[in-house]
This record gives sequence, structure tokens and C-alpha cells, in this order.
Amino acid sequence: MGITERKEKQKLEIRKLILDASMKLFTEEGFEHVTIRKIADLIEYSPTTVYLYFKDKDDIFFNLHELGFQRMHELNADLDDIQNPLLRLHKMGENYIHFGMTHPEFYNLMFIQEEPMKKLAELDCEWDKGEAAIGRLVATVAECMERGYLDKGDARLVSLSVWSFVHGLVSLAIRERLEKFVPEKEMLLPVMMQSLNWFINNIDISGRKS
Amino acid sequence: MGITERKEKQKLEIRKLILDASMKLFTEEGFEHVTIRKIADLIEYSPTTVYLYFKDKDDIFFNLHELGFQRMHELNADLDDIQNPLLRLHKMGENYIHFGMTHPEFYNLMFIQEEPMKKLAELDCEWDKGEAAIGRLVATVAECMERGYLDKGDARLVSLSVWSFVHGLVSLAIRERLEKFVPEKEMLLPVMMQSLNWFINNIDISGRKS
DNA sequence: CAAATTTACTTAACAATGTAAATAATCCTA
DNA sequence: TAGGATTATTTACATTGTTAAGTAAATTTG
Repeated sequence: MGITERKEKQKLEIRKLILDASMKLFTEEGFEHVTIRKIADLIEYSPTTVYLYFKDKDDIFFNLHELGFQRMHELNADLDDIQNPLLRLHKMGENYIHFGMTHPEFYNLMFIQEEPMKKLAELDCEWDKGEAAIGRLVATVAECMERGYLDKGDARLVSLSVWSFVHGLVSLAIRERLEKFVPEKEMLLPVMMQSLNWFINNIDISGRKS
Repeated sequence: MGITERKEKQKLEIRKLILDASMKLFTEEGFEHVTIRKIADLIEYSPTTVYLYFKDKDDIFFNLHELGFQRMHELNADLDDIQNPLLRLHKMGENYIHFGMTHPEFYNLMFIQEEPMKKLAELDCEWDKGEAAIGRLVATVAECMERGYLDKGDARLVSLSVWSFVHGLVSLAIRERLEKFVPEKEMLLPVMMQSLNWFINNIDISGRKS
């Protein structure tokens, strides 16, 4: 049916309009400044129209959350070129930190805010994006173990640890908890990268004897 | 003057009443369920009375935030007994994780939520509690370096790294991001402790040759 | 001790928020 | 073109933080 098909398309277009407006507010003014009324203003519809396309506000945020994972994935395209798994792990960490520091609002939604996870549980859906990212991390860590860069052991446990480390850095940084450690803002990213260096060097066993 | 003195005391008592009520709501129902009106209900005053004792809602949260650091500090009393600095570092991590997992709302306020930090900047005050905690961490790390447990280097950078690691674990856990890694809730704390073990073992150079 | 003033508190109100129900406009089909 | 379905808007409500104005009691002052 050509007509219902076109309708579907229109519906999707307005959905996209809403998401775009939300994202604009979201990235420019931050999480808590995204209101239904502001979104409605931007797309030039009445506030309640938004509810014809999304169940509620959290539903919108959940979609942005997904979009964030897509963005992050795109930024990781350069990883495939790196043969050495430890170097790749290092680069993954760098990319992760870089993404978090340049897209703090997205990072917030993806890894800090509670709302999207509630939606995820409520929708009981798959969340393939996140799981895929985890999968890539675990695979790289496993490869590091096989090739003698990391102590052999539970690759999932080590992956969790690596993730925790970089997440700790980023989330402390964007929530302004590192001011005592790093008073100058422009030093933040360099210091974080140094910290990552230290971490990778410490877990790397490839240069050790006995 | 006995009268103004008594008045001061009363004023402080009501402040405490407000803080206690806030804390009750806060720990029992969580951050976003603390409203001025609910606080007022609990202490049986009108909502606006709260504003006679605190500048605004964030001011209340800031005071709870401080209280959290005090609590955490009290829970660290057992650290002084530990002579071995690496063991002490390990125990610090364990305590940190334990505190976060048993007082998620406090942890949220102390290390995740943005509001208290805004207040801190606005009040431009000292935040001795937090700084003292950092100081203890750095001192322990430095001692680990001196005694040959950790690679010699920038103790502050390593401290930042250690903190980031445990903060990453706790904040991912309490924001429900570890469900893919650790599906069973009761396994969460054990796995986190395992992760900490792995971390400490990896940074410990005391057993290595060359 | 009476008048004036300060203090402690409440009532009323405002503006912003998410969201639901009722209503209107538009569109498609018979 | 009439009528039902879809899409949008208007109204409305409850909740939020917060301010301004009002009031009664306590305290100070003459």
C-alpha cells in the first residue's frame, strides 16, 4: 500500500524532527534544560503533539541514548587497523576518554543517567549496541591474553576492570570531581591520557622477566 | 548574652530537624523524591519555613554531601592499623566500594550528582573533608612507592588512577550499567572485589624480578 | 508597663514542569 | 460529499521550587 507507506514515512519524519530538536537542546543546553515545551517550540507543534510520537520524555532520552552508542561506534572505526591487541586496547581507551570529554551530554545519558536504563528494563529490549561494544572489548582483552600481553585469566573480569577505569576517569572529570587533582581545565585531557598510559603499562606483562 | 545564645541553639536545632528529614527522604526514597514540601511535612512546618534556614534546595543537599564525607571517614577508622601500605591501599579500595554499594544515595551526592559541586564553587569554601581523603590516598600511594610496592613515579597521578578505578566500578554498578557483565545482583559486590584484587595485583611490583 | 520593632512563621501566589482528557481540524475513503 | 479515522490543539491538573506579603508572637525600647 503506497499510502500507508507514505504515512509511515511522515510519522518517522516527525519522530526525527522531535529527536533532532531534543538533541539540539540536549547538546547545547544540557540534560535538564530539555523540556517538552521547548522541543515543541522548536518543531513548531503544540507540546502534547510530542506524545503522539513518543510515550513520554524518557522515551525520547532513550532514543538519544541509542544514538549516542551509534556515534561512539562510528568514532571507533580506526580501531580495526590496529593489529597489536594491546595497542588496540590502548586506543580504545583513548577513544573512549575522548568521546566522553567531547560529548559529555551523550556520555551522561549513556553511562551516568538512570532514566535510560529504566526504559531499557521496561521495554525489555535487546540493547545490541551496548552489548556489541562490550563484546569488542572482551575480544580484545582475550586476544591480549592469548598473545602474552596480559596475564591469562577471566577476560570478562579484566574487561570490566578496564572499562571501570576509563569510566571512572571520564565520569569524575565531567562531574567536576577532579578539580583538586587537576586545577587547570586544559590539563584535564592530557592528565587523563597519562593516567591511561600508566594503567596500560602496569597491566602489560609483555616486557617482564619471570 | 544568654538569650541570643539560646536562640542560636534553637536555630541550629531546626536546621538539624530539616537535615534529618531530608536525609530520611533521601536515603529511603532517593534523591529525586526529596521535595521541599515533603521535608516541611515531616518537620511539621510550612514549606517556606525551610527557606528561613537554608538558602535553597541545593544548600540542603550540599550539607548532606558534607555529611556523607564524614560518614565515609568514620568507616575508614580501621585503616590506621594496617602497616603495609599496599594492603592499606587495598583496604581503602574495599572500604570505598563497600561504602558506595551500601550507601548509594550518599555516594551519588558525593561523587556523581552535579548540584553539590555547583554549590561548592559558589560558596568558594574549603571542602576540607574531600581534600583530606585525597591527601590520605596520595600519602598511601607515595608510601607504596617508597617501600617498593609500586613503580616510582607521580604519586598524585597514580592516586587519581586508583580513585578512578574504584569510582568507575561503583558508579557503573549503582547506575545499573553492569547488568550485562554481572546479571545476578548478589554477585555484584564479589565481582567488584575480584576486580579490585586484579587491579592491585597488577600494579604491585613487589613480587617481580627485573 | 505600653509602644515600637524585630523575629518566626504561614498563606497566597507565580512560573515551569510532565502529562491526560476533551475538543477541533484535517484527511481519506465509501 | 458525508462520515469515520487520523492528527493536532486547547484546556486542564498536579507537582515542583521559590518569592512576596501578611500575621502573630517575642523582644526591645521609651
